Amino acid sequence: MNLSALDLNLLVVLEALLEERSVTAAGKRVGLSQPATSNALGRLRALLGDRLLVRRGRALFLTPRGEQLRRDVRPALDRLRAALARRPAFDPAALGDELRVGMNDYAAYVLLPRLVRRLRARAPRARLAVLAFETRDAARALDAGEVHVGLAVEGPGLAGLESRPLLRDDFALVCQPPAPRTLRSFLARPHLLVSPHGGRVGVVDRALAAQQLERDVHVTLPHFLMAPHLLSGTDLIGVLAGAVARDIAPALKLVVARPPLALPGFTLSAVWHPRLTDDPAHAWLREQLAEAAAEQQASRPASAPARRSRDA
DNA sequence: GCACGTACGTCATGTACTGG
DNA sequence: CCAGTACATGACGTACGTGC
Repeated sequence: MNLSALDLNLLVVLEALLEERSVTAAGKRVGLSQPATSNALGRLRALLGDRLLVRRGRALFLTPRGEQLRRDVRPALDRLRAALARRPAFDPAALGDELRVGMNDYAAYVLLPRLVRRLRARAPRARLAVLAFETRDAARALDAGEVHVGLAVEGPGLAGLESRPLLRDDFALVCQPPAPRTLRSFLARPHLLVSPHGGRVGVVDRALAAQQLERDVHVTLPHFLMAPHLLSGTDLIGVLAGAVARDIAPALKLVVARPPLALPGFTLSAVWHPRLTDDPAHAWLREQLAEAAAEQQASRPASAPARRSRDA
């Protein structure tokens, strides 16, 4: 039969009717008045094409179909009740799923080592899959379930998704010494821009445009971690995410300085599909990300450049 | 956002039956 | 025969989905 024609509540009434063999008693049991129960019985009779309960004198008797349903409906409803009631306590140690986390190389650099350590220690059976992820494609990847949680900087493309801020970072100027100290000398140099899609407009270009200025971008690339290596041994200047600049540049004999113009910092957030918000495993994974990010923020060197330049 | 139809509830009452 | 009990039915109200 077509289940869409059936109101599940009707089955609950049916169960009570078949066990109580009384419309009044069945109604009391399921919280309906006698007429409502009688009406439900009428609908069941029409739906199943059988009278189910037949009155003789004062008592109601089950028809053969009623007897058969009495045997079958109760166990079926009990299974349904158990399925709906089941909400086992979440135990990360027992988590054997694959956790798919999307991120770019910057997010991987600042968060992944700590995240992996936490997962190995707390959920040793879980498998982690790190996937390429970008804000522009976030909604599609999350809708499709390709990625369970993504790391992204706030921006268009995240509408309708849930998010939780993880960490803040700033921008630092990186180049071969000496670093330009004025905006004029900054603009005189050729620039490198990290741009996921090859566009030539980034945070620096927007800040310059506000002052009717522009810079000369000679190289764009999509990888944050590769950028310092390209600056090494060239006259190029890069304005890079602070965490990457401060960690990698010194080993390459590059200088890290405050950019000579005011730049807003940025927030890296965890983003996910709202259908996963209440999932215990997903909530736990988000918590691990948040705690890994908190550790990262706490470990930031005190000598980090200020978020705003001296010119601001 | 509103009008309309449908489903389903309650209340009041009808009907069938039993037992004193 | 009549009071009591139990199910069925009609009138009406409300919630909700649907189409404009």
